[in-house]
Amino acid sequence: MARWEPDASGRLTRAALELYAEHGYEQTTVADIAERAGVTERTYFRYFADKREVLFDASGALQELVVSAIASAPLTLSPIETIGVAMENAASLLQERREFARQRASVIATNPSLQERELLKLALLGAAAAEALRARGVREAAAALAAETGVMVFKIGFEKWVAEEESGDFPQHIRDALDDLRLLTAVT
Amino acid sequence: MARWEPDASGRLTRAALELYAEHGYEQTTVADIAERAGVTERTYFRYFADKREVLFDASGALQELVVSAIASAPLTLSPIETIGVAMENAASLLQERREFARQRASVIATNPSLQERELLKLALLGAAAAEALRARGVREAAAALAAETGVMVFKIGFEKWVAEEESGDFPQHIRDALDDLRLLTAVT
DNA sequence: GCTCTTGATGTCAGTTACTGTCATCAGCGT
DNA sequence: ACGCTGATGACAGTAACTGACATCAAGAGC
Repeated sequence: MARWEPDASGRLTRAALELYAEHGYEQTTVADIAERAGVTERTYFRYFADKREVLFDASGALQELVVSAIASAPLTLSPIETIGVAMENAASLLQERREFARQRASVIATNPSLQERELLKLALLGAAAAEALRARGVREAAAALAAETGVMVFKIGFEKWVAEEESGDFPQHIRDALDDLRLLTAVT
Repeated sequence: MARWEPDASGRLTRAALELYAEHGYEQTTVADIAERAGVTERTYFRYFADKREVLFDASGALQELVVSAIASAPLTLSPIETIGVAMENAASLLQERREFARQRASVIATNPSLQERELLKLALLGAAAAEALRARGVREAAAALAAETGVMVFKIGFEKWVAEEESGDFPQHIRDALDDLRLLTAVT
């Protein structure tokens, strides 16, 4: 524990990601994480609600980014275009932490209960995005549908981006997915 | 406990739904459920993997229905049309158990960890649907996107259907959502 | 310099979800 | 009758999580 990372929250996050990656999520106990971070188990639960939440600390910031991107988008954009721009912003943020995002994703991929939490966070992101669209005057049905569509292309774009060997362009994957969707839903 | 429901699995499901609805999910212990069903706690875990799974017993049947609907759909249908038909089939199945579905949904709505499990089951449904589309020759990108779109309209349609006072038409809600999506994504 | 407060942490006891292991017991074929 | 098998009970154990209280360091005000 040390000068280079003085706050307990950061040390816990780092310790958890390391241990989950090294020994597996199920094989790691909260006591293990707390010990590596130099605190007690009880303190862990003062920072994070449960054993999984330590991997999802950043989801709040992502959600705020999406909401403010929607709020500040030009009103000339359609709901889908608005949500597309917002999701591209979110993608750019993740892209800045590519290695962290990849390692985190690989841990989550190994455990269904972590996947559940990820899905819940995405659902909350969608709900917040829908709310932000409504605040712009988008009617209820369109807001929910556009927001869920945004989450969907974000998810699919993310999977493509993470799977790449070389560091590709995450926002571009989102644009691609939206274009594919337009083709799929186009009336023939 | 009695002749009308001789198998332990059915009694456990019934007991769990009752207790979750009456006293809340968190206030109910697995021991409570087992006791009402006339078995021990250990036996509960022989039938269901965890405390939540008892509410998701039917998800396997739903998934099989969707997969077989995709497999048996006319090859003239587009991927989106195929997935739409499959989801309408799933909706019809749920509609036959409307009261059960509504009560179950209201319990799930009260608890985030139950929502997580529901989201996971929907994700698994989407993955199975994508696989079924690929088996029809749909290329990877389109299969994933179409399957996720199907799950999305199913989810949105379900929320609308459950929210209704009178018993509406669930499959129709799915068609409506897909139509709305076509309008949203249409290039202007 | 000295309290006094406040926020963060440690300690400890307790509940409950979940698992492994073995004993029991009823039904069923031979 | 005998043994086999599948379902269940009984029991011990681990680990996630919570509530209550003690401690302790740092800063505010005097």
